[in-house]
Amino acid sequence: MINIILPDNSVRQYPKGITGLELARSISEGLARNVLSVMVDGEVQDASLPITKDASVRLLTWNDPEGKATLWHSSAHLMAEAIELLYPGVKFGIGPDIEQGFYYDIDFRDQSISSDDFPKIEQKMLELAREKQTFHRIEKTKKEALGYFSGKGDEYKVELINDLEDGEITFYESGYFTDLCRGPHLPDTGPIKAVKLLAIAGAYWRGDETRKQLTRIYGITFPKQKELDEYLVMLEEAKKRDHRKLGKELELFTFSQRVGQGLPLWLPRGAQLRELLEAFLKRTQKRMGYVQVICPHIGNVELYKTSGHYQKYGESSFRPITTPIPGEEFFLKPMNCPHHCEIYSSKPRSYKDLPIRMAEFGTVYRYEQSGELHGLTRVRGFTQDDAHIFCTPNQVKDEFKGVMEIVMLIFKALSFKDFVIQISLRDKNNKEKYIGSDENWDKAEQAILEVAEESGLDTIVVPGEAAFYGPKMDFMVKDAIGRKWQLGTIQVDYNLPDRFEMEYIGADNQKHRPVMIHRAPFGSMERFVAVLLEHTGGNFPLWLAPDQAIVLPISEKYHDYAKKVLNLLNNSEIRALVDERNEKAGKKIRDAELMKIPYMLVVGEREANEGTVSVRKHGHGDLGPKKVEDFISHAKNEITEELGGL
RNA sequence: GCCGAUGUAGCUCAGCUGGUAGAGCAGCUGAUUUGUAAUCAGCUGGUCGGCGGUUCGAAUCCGUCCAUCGGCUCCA
Repeated sequence: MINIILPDNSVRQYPKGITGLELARSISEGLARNVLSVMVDGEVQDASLPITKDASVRLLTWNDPEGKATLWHSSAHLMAEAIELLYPGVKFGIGPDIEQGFYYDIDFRDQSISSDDFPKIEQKMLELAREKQTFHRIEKTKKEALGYFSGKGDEYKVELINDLEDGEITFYESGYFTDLCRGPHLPDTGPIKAVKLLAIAGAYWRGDETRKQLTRIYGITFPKQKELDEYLVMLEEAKKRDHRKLGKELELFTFSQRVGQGLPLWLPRGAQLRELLEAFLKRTQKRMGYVQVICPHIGNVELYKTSGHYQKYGESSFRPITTPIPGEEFFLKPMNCPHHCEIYSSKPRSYKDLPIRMAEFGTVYRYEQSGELHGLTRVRGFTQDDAHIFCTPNQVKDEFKGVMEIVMLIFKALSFKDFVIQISLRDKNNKEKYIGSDENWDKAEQAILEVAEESGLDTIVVPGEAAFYGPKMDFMVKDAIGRKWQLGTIQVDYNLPDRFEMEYIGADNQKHRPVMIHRAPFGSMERFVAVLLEHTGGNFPLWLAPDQAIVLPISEKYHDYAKKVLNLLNNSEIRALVDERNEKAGKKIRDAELMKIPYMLVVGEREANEGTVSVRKHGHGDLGPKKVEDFISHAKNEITEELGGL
């Protein structure tokens, strides 16, 4: 007998070799039907595998992320099986589960496939799933494994097996399909009740663009048709929040082929929004001891040779700008830091001057690959809310902390709750990859970890992900359809101070090298606005709404009163406009609602006589009449509350 | 850059197997003077993404380029 500890900490005795499935059945038939896989001492394994020693065990169902992963992983196999039956002779790459579903990379060789073929494959998958095909786990020697797949002519699997050690190779068999796989898998294909293939795309074998491109098919499956339906509705809803769609509808920005791809044009309302964000950050930075600087959009090629960007990115940049002088070249600036370094070096610096916090909303230009451009999140010209802090090695920690505070302040003012903080450190086994002294690296990494710890926020530490010039902290946020984007970033840099031979005079009257910290709390204004749009669905907090209120006169007779109200609002710095169109109130309200203007102020005879406005709040409906000055103070209070005094 | 899909009026879309373009909204003009999500009528507006080809004839078929979308790769 063995002791099994269940999640409620109860201990039960079972015969040695009991499977997860049997264990579930001993608790209830219903649980047995729903169990997808099982976690034994923290490791997910097949529910059909025996448990041979004392262990703490969690039965995983659709309600557990690991359970979902098991279902999706098995679904990838199911899809591969269906495809192998429908398209004999195809070769398989890898087919993992992902956050939302699964994919399989497949070499279709001379057969062609498009999304038109999805229904056929989905049907086949459901057909096979209904057969309740059992997943069999089979341990193989390397020789056997290689034999099987070379016999099948699947060079991708052969390559994968060659990278594996003998003794850790397992196959899974289900129905007509056998695959190299670590598992775990479902007991059988029965729980896969609803199938949807979502997308087809090219994907390089092992992510290497010099190797063959396979066809990747993305899909998702569910244990109930209803859940698939809900998921599809959710996807539709997410599409409505797409910043590209909202940006067009709310007249925030546009693109023009004539201007060029990836070069956004900010419309008046979008520009207003950006200015508000910038002003907010400038206020905060001023309070925190930053100084503003301004630099031109181009720089001599020598600047980027000094910074090293030319050597690394010169070839993949916009072509240089030439002048009438032979040999003279300028580059559109891809970064603000080299310019800022020159400002630092424009006069001798004392340790008493440090830290110097130099901020600029600097527009930079990068030649991103055309396939990578995406709305406002990936563009070729964008404005960073950039700043560079020049400080002594001992000041790194405090400065890092100060920056993190700014980022948190911003996230709070915009109610960003769903973000991930990633700390990227160097690979300790590969120290020669990095520039800067061992001692400084240790100091900086230590400082970052301490600041993170003291902040009490959840962070992910990823060794080996640091830039060659220093460790960093990134703030990642998801967009409407779950894609992750990096917003804010804080990076320590030992490289540029060296390359620009920056110095300060220390208390010892000797020359020292400052440390540089790059930081951008929003990241880029473009990407930040994109993510903000998707998070708010275009329903901005009052302080950020491009138009905060719109006055809606019932008829032409009340235009004079409407303008009077508008004046009062404008005098109180409330951004408002009047809808003077010859339309009925219902129409004006509808249009204002669609533009997501926070407050609609209806004025007619009653209001004109009484000095009031009838307040309607976007998304809430009629709030009834208010004196104009009462509405103003109401709005002002709301803004103060949103900003929490910032 | 690569794989796949898409590209019709400012916007959203229709246009069957090739017979030379249509709706709603927006815009303009007029009527109406309006009370909490669309007042009515008339009008304007498109070398059907560009260029080439097949054909008596191309929005429709083929090629190519451009752009957009979904991924891959990349991201100072």
